[in-house]
Amino acid sequence: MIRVILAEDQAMVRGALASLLDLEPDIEVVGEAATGEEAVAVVERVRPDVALLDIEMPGMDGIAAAAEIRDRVPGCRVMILTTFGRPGYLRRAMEAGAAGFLVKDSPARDLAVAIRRVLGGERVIDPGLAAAALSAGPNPLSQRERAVLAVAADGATIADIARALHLSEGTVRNYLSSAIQKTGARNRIEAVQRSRLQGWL
Amino acid sequence: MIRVILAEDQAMVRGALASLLDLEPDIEVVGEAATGEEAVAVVERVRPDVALLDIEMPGMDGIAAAAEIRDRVPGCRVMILTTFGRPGYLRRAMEAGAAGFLVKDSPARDLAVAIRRVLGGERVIDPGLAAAALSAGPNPLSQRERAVLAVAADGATIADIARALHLSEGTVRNYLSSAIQKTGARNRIEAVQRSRLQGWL
DNA sequence: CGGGAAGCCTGACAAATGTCACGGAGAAGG
DNA sequence: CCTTCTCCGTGACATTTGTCAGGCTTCCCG
Repeated sequence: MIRVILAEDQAMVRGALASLLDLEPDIEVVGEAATGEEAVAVVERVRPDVALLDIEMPGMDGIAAAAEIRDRVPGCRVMILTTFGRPGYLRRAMEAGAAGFLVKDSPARDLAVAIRRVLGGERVIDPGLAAAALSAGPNPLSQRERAVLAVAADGATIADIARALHLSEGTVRNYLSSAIQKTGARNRIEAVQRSRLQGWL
Repeated sequence: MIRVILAEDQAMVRGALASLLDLEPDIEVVGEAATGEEAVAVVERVRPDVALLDIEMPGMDGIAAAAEIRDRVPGCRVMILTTFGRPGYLRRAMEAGAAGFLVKDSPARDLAVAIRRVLGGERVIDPGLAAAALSAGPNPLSQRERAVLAVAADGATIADIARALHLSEGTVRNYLSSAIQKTGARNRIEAVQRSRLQGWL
């Protein structure tokens, strides 16, 4: 029996995935979580074979949870199951020690297959996505640029960002400007968009 | 037997929901669709008792599909199942003739219950959401303001918007400005954010 | 040790954005 | 008919944003 835990913030999707997996004769869902923190706690308690993590969760996200689980419970394989197949996500997931990376666009039947292969020691990654991640290259944004862009993303003015990050306004502008250059955008909105699309944010 | 069709663009979620519903002894999934257009076509062909529609789908969205289905196949009850419990979505869904409105945050077991109640003639709506929709009031943005804001949302400059909508730049500014006022925002980014949050966009 | 890179700042400038006051056309409604 | 509303446009204006060219530290790496 393959023992799996499921982390996903949308209760209905989580329940549906559980019922999907329970159909498989060799797979058993032994725990569920709605946040990254919960996922780590559940994994430590039930010691599953595989942890299936969504990325977009409130609080600690799935990638951070993956890293945490790898450190604390090395015997547990981590798979990421996410809505968005963004190159940066895949890259970060791999760095966090994930053994699999699936997008929710792929057919439902693939999930069980992927779990079995991961348990067999393989790394399972959407091939098209892997190519995109390689061709896109690494995240060009520095930490500061990312931080500034992240705050700008929800409508903050330069002054707001400066206050939030304890920087001078001029500095914020410079970071924003260089982020705009690096993403090839024409203004901050496009820069935010493109960064999100690449999974850099 | 309650005959249901499922429209949802993420194949894995769609498959999982199908397996969830198939667990119920009195419910049968008789069709699936990945877009609004497909959903309408499938409903016309298989004539289900209930159509369960996601809102966020490529092409025609779930709300537009709901309106279409109500016109073409009046006997079919329409339920919306969406990620985002935005007041404006609920309002529009009701106007499109939906009999139910569920968010994916609610527990998986609620789904089957809601389907049975809708089939019994009830209207099933998340009570908290209904209150929010009422207190939020109707969409204050005019058609033009919405259109301008929608184009601005993905990083377009004033000139871009003017070109896209065949308006003069000054006009675009005015609409954008009034949209900013009406949403109580401080710039277009905040205006876009708030409008999205309310489901006005 | 001497780059080079990142972080932080300044000041100055052009361009884009947001606001305001105003006018005309057409549709809706008293 | 007159009023009011939305839509579309103008022009002028203040503010914000984006760019550029510096300068100052610190830390890392060859």
